Amino acid sequence: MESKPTIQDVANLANVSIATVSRVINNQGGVRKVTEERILKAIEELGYIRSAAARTMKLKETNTIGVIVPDIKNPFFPQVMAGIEQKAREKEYFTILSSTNESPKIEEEIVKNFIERGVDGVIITTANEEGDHLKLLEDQGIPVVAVDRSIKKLEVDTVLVDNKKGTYQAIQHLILQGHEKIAIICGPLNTTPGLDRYLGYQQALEDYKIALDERYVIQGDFGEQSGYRCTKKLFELEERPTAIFSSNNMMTIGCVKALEDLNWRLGSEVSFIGFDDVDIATFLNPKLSVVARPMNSIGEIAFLLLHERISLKGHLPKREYLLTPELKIRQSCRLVNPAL
Amino acid sequence: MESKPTIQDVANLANVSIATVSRVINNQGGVRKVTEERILKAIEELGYIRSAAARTMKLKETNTIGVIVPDIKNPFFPQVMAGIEQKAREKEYFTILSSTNESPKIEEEIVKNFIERGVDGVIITTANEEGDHLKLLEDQGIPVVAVDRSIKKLEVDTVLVDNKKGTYQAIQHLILQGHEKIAIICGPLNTTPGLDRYLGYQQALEDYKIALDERYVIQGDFGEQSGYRCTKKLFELEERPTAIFSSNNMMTIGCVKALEDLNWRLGSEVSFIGFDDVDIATFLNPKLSVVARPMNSIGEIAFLLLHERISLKGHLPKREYLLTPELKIRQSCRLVNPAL
DNA sequence: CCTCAAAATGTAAACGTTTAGATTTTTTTG
DNA sequence: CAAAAAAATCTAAACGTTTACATTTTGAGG
Repeated sequence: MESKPTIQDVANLANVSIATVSRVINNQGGVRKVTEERILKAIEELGYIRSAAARTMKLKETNTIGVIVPDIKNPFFPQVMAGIEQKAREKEYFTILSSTNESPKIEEEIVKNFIERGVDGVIITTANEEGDHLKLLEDQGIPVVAVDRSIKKLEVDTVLVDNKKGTYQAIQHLILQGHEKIAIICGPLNTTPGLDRYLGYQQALEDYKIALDERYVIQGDFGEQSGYRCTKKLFELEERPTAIFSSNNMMTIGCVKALEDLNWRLGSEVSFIGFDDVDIATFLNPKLSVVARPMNSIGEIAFLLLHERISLKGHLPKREYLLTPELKIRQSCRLVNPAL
Repeated sequence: MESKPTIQDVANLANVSIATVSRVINNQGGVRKVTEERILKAIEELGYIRSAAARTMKLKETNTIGVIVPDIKNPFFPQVMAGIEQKAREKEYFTILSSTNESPKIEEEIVKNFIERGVDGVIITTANEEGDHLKLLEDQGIPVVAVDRSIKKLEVDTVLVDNKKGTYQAIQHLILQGHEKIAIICGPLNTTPGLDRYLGYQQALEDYKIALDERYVIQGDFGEQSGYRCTKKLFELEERPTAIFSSNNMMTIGCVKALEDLNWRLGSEVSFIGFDDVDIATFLNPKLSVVARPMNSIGEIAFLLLHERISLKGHLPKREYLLTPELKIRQSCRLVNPAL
């Protein structure tokens, strides 16, 4: 366990200069076969692994991108991450992931840490869409791609799904099934997904001339707990909704738990559609209808956008991808029950 | 977007030497108040952020640990990760995560990359328990903690749950409910969890004098697909089992899907217990009985062990943590149906 | 066997920190 | 107020790469 071998050690052992070793390591050619073999053998023998730190210092690039998500336990993000990693690996980029727990303060620390480490770019679902705390990245000229939530104060590429449209279609579907008392469990309205999903809801009601009833608009925070709580509140209304729309996967889970506990019968007594597909969707009886997003693609696109920006240092205009989500109708939404 | 400011720029602006700036950055004291303030102002003004690369190069430490998991989409790992991150943050360590997709080849690449980056330690659930490809870490003197799967050829700290005991209890429970035709969907037997869970099954049958029936031992690969496939095979037996034990979460999901599709009625026609709690467990009707693990704790312990080793460079003996899983009986296992 | 171009290899500087040890400044003390 | 001690600050080297440029080696052609 001597101190790690350096390029110098390799050079000594192979009886060449460090420049030659460097050439071999980086496959730059212009080295005689025999020399190369001698060097390779020395590397093998010493167990030499080059130091990324030293390399970065000279080259000012790390071939690394940083990914920041608000909650690693929300399955949406690992899925997106898988898409990112896949594309990144193809381009020989390396990915580092950190989770903020929805805390802008932790997010800022992470950003700073990423900058210290010299990431070449960042993909982020920010905990605070205002984005003041992300100015640092801009200052350093580090490309950023926003995923799922946009960033107000930063001109960056963005990959979103059409939250409004997806929700609109879901609500429309419910309306066409005769529902008029449709509740929405909202996400935080200061986030893009939270707000846009609410706007889709609003729009659908408006288009179909259904008055928006404040009692049916209820505020969650994208967490499972809040889905549970909100559902309970809806249940306690003297005039219960006949359909519920939940704004994200975690709240859907809470909601379904509540329905179960309250013995509020899914499908028959209350129809349901949730944003984002969830594992449980097809296990429940009845199966859950959902607005599904192509999570893997979101990750892939995000990386591709970022990679473009990293390679073409030039100034590209801000780009925005808007993927269309898919309404998957299963059995949790039914014609409104005339008996109610 | 000039090139990034360095400590030298700060020093110039504040009219001091770089040594003094360094002292301020690292809170080493011995700097006059006024000087410190001048320096702080300069840092602020320039937006200076120190280069981790340069720092690492000098100090040979990164305050970073690497985490390697086989499948980031399996919710078990994000949960463990959350535990790791939490403790790591407390100790001012930073975490980088990579997923191997169960490929030892990718795993080796990742390891190499981690070493290049100079991680101070590694927490890993390896894709190949033989561990030959992990020798590199040992050579470099980088502490390693194995989680969930042990590593044969490496003397490293290990955090496991008592897979055998957990499974034993589950099978025992089924036996005490009168089941004799109990099937197990195994994980790969060349992994600790796969093998130990099988051994627990075997042991329980033996202790209760039930002959092991090869037809009921069926080989999966921890993937959802295989859970589905295996369940189907069991269904096709002329003498179907009256109970099924699934060796992990993903296979449980596949299994439940299959039961549904086959219209093989959970609880009444076939009892079920799965290893690892899953989101869907409490949504199903009947609710799934499971062997649950304290995932967050696993992560916390793993980090603590690693941290100890990083700080106390000395040679500690290999340590092994064996957490006890908890059998959660819900409604998916019932007294054997005498009608069958 | 000499010349010369091409190929291979070597030299040395630079990247941005930290820090031991040298030097300067400030404070204390008689 | 000078000398000594203490505190603050500075100088310079080192960390392990990459690479422009310099030097040496090789081999072809005469």
